[in-house]
Amino acid sequence: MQLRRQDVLDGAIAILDEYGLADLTMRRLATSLHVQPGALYWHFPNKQTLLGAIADHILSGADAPSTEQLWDAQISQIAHRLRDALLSRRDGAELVASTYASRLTTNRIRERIAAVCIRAGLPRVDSELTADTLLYYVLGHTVDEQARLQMDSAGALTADASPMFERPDPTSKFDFGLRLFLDGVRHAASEPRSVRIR
Amino acid sequence: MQLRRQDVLDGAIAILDEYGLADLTMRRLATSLHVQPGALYWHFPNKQTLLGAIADHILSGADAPSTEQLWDAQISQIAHRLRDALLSRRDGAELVASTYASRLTTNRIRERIAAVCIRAGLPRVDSELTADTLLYYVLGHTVDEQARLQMDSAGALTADASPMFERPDPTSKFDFGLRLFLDGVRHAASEPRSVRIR
DNA sequence: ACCTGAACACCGTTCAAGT
DNA sequence: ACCTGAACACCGTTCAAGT
Repeated sequence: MQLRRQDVLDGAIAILDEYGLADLTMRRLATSLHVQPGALYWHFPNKQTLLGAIADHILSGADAPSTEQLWDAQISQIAHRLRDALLSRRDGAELVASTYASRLTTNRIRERIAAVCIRAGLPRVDSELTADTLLYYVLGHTVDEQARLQMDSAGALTADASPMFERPDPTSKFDFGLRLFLDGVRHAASEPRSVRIR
Repeated sequence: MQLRRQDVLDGAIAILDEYGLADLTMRRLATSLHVQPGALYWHFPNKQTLLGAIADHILSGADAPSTEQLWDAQISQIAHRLRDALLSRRDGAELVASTYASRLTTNRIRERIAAVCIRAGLPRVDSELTADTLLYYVLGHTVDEQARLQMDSAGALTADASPMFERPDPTSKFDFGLRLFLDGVRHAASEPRSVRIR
């Protein structure tokens, strides 16, 4: 039976989960789908586009409207949803970070966060910059966190360096930076026009 | 005459500046040094180690003690020095981001920032997490900024999308996020023990 | 000690030709 | 419309052998 675009995507995600980003090659994917490498290029123009589609898939759902009432709880919820989405698949953070080089900031998640900032009282331009800042933080933190996770699970762990005994735990670390960020936003919301347009 | 480790490093940096990270291959480097590819492996065990050495070189100097008096000015100076260092070479931010997966947070720059935070009144653990948060921000912002810069210089720029007319300019954007961060730190410095050790 | 020659085991991508 | 076969132009790394 015939290969569909969705089959290629599913196969790619399966390889990602089982073998990781480094082993997600067009040739290996073709083999797993029982086709020749060239066949993939009928469905996707190149590997970069395929990786972009996987990134979109990983992020889908993370940009839903917040169910919280207060703006800081809303931002916190969206940030956590993004982190969870990135952690949901092997190398998810790294994949999104590398394919969204300058596209995370052209994203629905960015718009969501910016919208919350506007409702919190920030000017439009400030809100977008604030959203970017949060995205940089969440991505950076999560890439790091996931890299450590996989380093540990891949051998080089001594008993008391294990993440089980790491203090503070990753989520607390994440919340610490998030709180730092939210305190900054709170301060900005109480002051008018903090960015100059030249 | 004989090839020295430093020659390999210099050659690699020259290729990076002239052709970019994607074209910095061991084979291309070998050719430019008039040796066989295998020769490089006498000086560096593998490509990853070579890239690490380049990253260290790019970052060297960014971790000098701050010449400022106030803690927020000190952090600001270090952050700007780091950004400048990353921007000083083609693909510098991307290279450091990818080779320092979980090593930026094992760095002298991290220690410098954490030390400033301690002097600002934060507990030790909070200071380290604060340093990590700043590093995530600076790296994320600068990778993005540099990617846009190179996208623009590589063709696809219409007149009013040019970075020359972008408002706000990259440095103002950077300072905006930095101020957000510093406001958060200021808030944390006025409250005791914000992170729980479980 | 330092490098060559030559190989090994891969990559992404293209494209005429087949069905 | 969708895929094969086969090639093109590369990779990083290893290692016996040379000097």
